[in-house]
Amino acid sequence: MPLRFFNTYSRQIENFEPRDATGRKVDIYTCGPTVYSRAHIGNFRAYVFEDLLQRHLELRGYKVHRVMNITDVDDKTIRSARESGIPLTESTAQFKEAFFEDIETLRIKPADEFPAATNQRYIDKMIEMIAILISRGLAYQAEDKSVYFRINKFPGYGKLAHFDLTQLQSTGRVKHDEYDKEHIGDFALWKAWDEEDGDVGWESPWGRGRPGWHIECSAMATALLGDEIDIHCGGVDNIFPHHEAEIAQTEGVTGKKFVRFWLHCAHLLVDGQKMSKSLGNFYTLPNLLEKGYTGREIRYALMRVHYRAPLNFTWDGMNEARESLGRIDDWLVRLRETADEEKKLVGTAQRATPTSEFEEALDDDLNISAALGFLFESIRETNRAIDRNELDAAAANAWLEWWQRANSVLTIEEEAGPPPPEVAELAEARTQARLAKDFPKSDELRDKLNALGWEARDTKDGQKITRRAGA
RNA sequence: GGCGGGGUAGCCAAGUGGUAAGGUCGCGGUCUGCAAAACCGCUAUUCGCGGGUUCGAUUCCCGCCCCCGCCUCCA
Repeated sequence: MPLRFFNTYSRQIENFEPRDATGRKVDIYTCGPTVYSRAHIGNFRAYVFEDLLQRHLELRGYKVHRVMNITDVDDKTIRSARESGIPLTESTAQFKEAFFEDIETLRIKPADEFPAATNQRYIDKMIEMIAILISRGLAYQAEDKSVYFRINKFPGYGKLAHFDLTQLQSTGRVKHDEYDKEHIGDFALWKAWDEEDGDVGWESPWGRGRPGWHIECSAMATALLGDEIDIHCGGVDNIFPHHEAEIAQTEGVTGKKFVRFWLHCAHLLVDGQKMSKSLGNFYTLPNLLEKGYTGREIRYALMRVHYRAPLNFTWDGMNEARESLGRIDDWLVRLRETADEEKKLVGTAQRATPTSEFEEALDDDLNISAALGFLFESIRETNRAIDRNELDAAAANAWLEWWQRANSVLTIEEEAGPPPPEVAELAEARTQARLAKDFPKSDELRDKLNALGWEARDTKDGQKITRRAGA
């Protein structure tokens, strides 16, 4: 079965084929963070989705080249720096650093490139593109000195969002200093400098100013990936105006179809409402880490619901993620033990060898729920086989190899380390107490281990200790 | 008002024109000194509501209701 993705542009699931004739190279552009404050986990839902996409393409043998931009100049970054009383570059640097910390915590594969909007190379590219748009009548400089895109001159404008331009309705969020535009929908390509910008600004043929938000992405995407790209991702809130504007600007300059596949992920909700900075209902990664949740637990919680369905963030959901991961951890331990043992089997497991259901589910527009369903079914069946002494070392190894492939996409395996000395000592003392049948002492030691975040289990092969998830 | 996404068990969630995967929680059992883990069993006559098509619809069609988002800051 070919890979299939839901393309926002056509509103249909389409078979995925990259432009590359050999079918192996895939270019992806993903809208990255605006570094004006720490990103919240709603932002990271999008980045986790993009990570899942990239990793699955790679599992399927594609060579992915991914670019994620960093927006380090706009109204919010400038305001944030002003409020902190520090230069813009210093302000954005700290949030960039936090962002890279956070994606590492979530095990998100870094993009191949993280271009920043303020890089002179891209500023030059933006200016070049704006000049072309003006020369073609697609843009104009207004009375306020800013340059705007003339949406009425671009026939396809509105096609991605399926908006009828005459129906555009102001939500009252329009900045009132933009009254010089010809059409309410015209958007800024170049924002003329004003006092609030302080020393932030670049010289241009239209005077000192700074780039509009949308043109950044057009410039960086075409500079690094060319005029046409395979996949462009973001959150659904980017469809309009951001991605609509990107199409208009880019195609207005190149005359080529900018993006083949537009993929957008739904929002993370809190109490049924979109998680956002403005509503104040957000959590950052450090907020959750402080509560004892680990990066992989958060990753799992953000990933386990299909990317196009809204996902409600709850503590129940976090705990479910923790428990589910614990189940996987314990299963892997059992598989490894089985792989190391020579056993006399009493039968043959029904599911002695893995199938390709997992990756085929992901082929189908990243159907993560079906993929995880197969994983957990497999866990139950192989556990049952081990219980019944029906799974041999070869079968266990086959499942471990299968897991490696699955985990190359999921990236949720626990990073197990040896227990610290005090834990090892308590465990040894407990083993001795049990040999002496001193159960009150044994139970006391078990409680102590629990308090340290370790769990003692008595099996027929003696005591086993495992780290309790999240502790 | 326009355009999207969603509505399946306590919670999360997959899915198909033929009578509902999986996770989590809860209950009972096997195992255990007791636990834990694992396994076994139980937990939706039912898929937002009302019509229609069909031998048969959760799945297709029509109408409606509810939730969320976008409509120029937003992942």
